[in-house]
Amino acid sequence: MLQQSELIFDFASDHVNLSQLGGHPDYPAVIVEQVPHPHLLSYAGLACEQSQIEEDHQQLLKVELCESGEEETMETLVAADSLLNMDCSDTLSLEQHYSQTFLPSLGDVITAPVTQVTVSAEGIVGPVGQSQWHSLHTEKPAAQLQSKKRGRKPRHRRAESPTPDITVKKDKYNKGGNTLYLWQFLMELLQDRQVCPRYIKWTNPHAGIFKLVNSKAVAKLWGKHKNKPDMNYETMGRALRYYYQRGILNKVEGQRLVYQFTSLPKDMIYITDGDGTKEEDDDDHDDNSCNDEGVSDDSDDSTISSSDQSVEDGVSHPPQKKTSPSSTVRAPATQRTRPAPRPSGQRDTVLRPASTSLIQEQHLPIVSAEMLRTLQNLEKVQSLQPTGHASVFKTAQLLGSLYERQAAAGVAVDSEGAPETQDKKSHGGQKASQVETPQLVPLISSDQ
DNA sequence: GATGGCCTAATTAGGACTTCCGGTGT
DNA sequence: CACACCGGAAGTCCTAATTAGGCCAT
Repeated sequence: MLQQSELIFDFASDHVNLSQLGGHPDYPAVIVEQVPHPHLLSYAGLACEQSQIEEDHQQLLKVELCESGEEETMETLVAADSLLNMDCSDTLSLEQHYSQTFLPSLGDVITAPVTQVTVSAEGIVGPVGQSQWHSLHTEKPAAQLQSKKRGRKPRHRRAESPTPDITVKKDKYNKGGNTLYLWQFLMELLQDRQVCPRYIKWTNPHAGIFKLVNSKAVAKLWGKHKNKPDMNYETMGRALRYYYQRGILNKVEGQRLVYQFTSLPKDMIYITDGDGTKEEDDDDHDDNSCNDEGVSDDSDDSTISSSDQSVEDGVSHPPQKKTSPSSTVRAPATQRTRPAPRPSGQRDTVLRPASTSLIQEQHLPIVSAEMLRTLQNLEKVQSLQPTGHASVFKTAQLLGSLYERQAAAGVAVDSEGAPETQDKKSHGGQKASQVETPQLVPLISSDQ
């Protein structure tokens, strides 16, 4: 049952293979349910009352700082400030990256219950999940996937957290709780231009290597997300270290605060600080360079690259699985493992129950960069005939007007303003092309 | 009254951290 | 000395699966 305050947007432009789904390729993938206008207007970043919201946030920030009693550096203050913008990070774009949305053809009734297609690599769901993830290491630690057996009668095992051949729990974002895993959170940060590369950045994106530029800030963000105000890097680091055992992360030896994902989603958006895929060796001396300029890299597509651009290497040699702390593997980009290419027609799906919303109440207010990015496709949305698809049309108009109002008011789409918009535009164009051309750009397209 | 189906609340198992700790290395 | 890093141990939180019990219809 939808709550009155629930705002349900479903952005599917990144992933939908329209030809398979029977969708119309000319329409942007925006699935909309009833949008309570007043609620929408109150969402951060788009509200006319933006300044008031920010005031409140500043107040909150002050209170938090006073309570903590710790001395905050300027950087940490900025980091804490960025907490205020985190709501968008852990929801929409993650939805984009870890799930796919079934886009009904526009001949269908668009106001029908939103059907969510969740990607999973689990058996039931078929191989699509595997194709969605770019496994940087081939083998997964089988032993650690074994569950402990206890008394009682056997029952279906609860889906485990994604592991190297990452699986995504069905409906994991559908449960109301903040069921966002830490590794997902980090990936999200790495795709959030408000924090990447300022607080976290890729050092070798194609190898999945990233660095916590401001570990305190990242930990604080994580704590904010988990509602653990006392979160610190020490604690978060423990969770990260558990990922070693589970094969989700590796530690990059000899470099502080540098970790490596063993797998990456296919459609990962890489935000780099100018040099693109520079190796981690040269980032030690640019730690302090990760300032606002890094975030405002509004230049061109070279600073945001989809993973599909990333792989051109040949035969991969799967890095050894870490079996002891001393055997940490640092996989060079040339040793990445590629899953076998799969015909897109093999995509299997799991339908999300129609009664559940894609975005839970806890996730509101949300108008994320992804949402705004979808506005890039607004022209196409507005080309819809209002009569046929009124919900989409109206919502697109609404978002568009909000967007324009926001732009007119000088409020940046995200913290970096117009450059961001420009950048997103170029990137959004790519996404739009994905919608138009049903075939997803394969991460490992060159693989044969 | 017996049986079966449905619903709901309670219980339980288990995953994912979180917290604390002692220790090592840089 | 501060900080990053490591991993063991115990705890918390949350969710899904299971169970038990009540209600109703046949």
